Amino acid sequence: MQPGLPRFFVTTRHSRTDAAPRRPTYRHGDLRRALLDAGVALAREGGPSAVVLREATRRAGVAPNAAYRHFAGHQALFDAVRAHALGALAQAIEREWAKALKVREPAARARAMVRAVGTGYLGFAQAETGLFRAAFVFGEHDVQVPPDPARAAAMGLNPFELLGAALDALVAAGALPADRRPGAEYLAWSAVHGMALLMIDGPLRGASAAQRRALGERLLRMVENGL
Amino acid sequence: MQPGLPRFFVTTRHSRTDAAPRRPTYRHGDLRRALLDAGVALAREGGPSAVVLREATRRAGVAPNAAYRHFAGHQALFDAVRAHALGALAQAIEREWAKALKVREPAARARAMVRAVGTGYLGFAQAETGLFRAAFVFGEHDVQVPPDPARAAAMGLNPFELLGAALDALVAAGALPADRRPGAEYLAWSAVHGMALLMIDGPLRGASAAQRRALGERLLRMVENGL
DNA sequence: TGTACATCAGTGAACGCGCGTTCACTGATGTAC
DNA sequence: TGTACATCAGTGAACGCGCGTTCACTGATGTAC
Repeated sequence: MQPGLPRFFVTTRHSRTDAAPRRPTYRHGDLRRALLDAGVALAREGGPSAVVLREATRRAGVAPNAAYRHFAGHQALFDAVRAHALGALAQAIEREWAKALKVREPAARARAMVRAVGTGYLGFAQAETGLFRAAFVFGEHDVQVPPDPARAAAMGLNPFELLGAALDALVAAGALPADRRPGAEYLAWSAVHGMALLMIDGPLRGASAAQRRALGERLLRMVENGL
Repeated sequence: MQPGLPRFFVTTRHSRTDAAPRRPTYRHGDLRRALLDAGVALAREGGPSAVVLREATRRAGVAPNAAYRHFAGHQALFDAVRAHALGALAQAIEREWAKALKVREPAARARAMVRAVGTGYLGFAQAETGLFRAAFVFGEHDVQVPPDPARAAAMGLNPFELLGAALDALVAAGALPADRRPGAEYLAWSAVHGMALLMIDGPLRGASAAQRRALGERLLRMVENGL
């Protein structure tokens, strides 16, 4: 903005070609998406409490109340962000899962599947701490990623279901007594979830990446042997 | 307060004998303690975010700024609450610990000690959810209960040290290979911490007390066998 | 034992902040004629 | 192809809320004489 130049030119004449927040058109185009993206970015940067409706509208370059055209309120925006975070976690786990499926020998493959879920979980918690935290704001809503038929058909299962499938494979391969199977998800999940938190902001926060990887490995071995 | 009675009498003449929030004396007596107690009560009821300085002063029947005579600010009050919560957790664990020490056979006793730490931890998380949450707000401050010589001499060790001592006993009794000892605290802690959270506001929230106890038992067995 | 005085714990009023949310509006877009 | 109009996405201004914190003060208490 050149000093001395009448404001008129800047705000009016140039407004359409500015790279600034000023949109070229009155309408936004895809504000719902922009708000969700902003919300996800906020969660990524600062965890669940950073998901602030007004800040999301600010980032979208829009008035605060514009959000109410696309979300019933703050809670609805947050829910959408949380669903996105859960999906991202699921994808991280599925990437590891795909590798495990390549293992030939059934028992080894079953163990690899269990480890894959744990590795994906721990990796996501560390790589996307804010999203991970946002994903696990329980309380009023359900934890479970709701069974989404389209998604299940297209790609696979949600994280909890993947863990269950891995444990089933373990039983089928004879690596886990069938009578220990029921409820085993919760034992495995506990161990991995707890370590994720200790690494995120607990005493393992300061550990090096190598130390963390080694500890994760040991934890997963402990779960395998202990189940 | 009798209707029709001049306000004068109530606020002035009767103020000293009122059971109401109005103190009998201008000074409070032990406001620091009252604020801390209120803060702890708030944490107990609503977790860390419920520890609000103004509400603590309200409960102590005092002006908001009066808190600044005893705490540098909100953070200082919260830190005091958190320290209290950590102490309460330690006591819960020590109660279980004391029972375990009665076991005669060394290996069985060592296992009982490990289980005691886990049981105390899980029990506290469920009985005092708000305090448990407040205790585990990491972030800027250290996790560890600072080594308090007076306390260590008087009663014992902090939770983390108790866990370490139990694992040492396990090694001494030949129930755990010495080369698996280093870092084992983090594996055990992960499992128990994770389950505590799943029970607090995760998928195990809805489980009955009996189910929870059974799952806790299984988890601790898993840790014992898996280490 | 009584009086003057310093201390400092609590008061009362006000601040700025950012939040979520509501109101009446405006003007770009798509549709019907 | 042009014009009238309904729709509804975004605007601008304001709300009440509770928070942490600061200011200049007041008056009960303990101490020195």
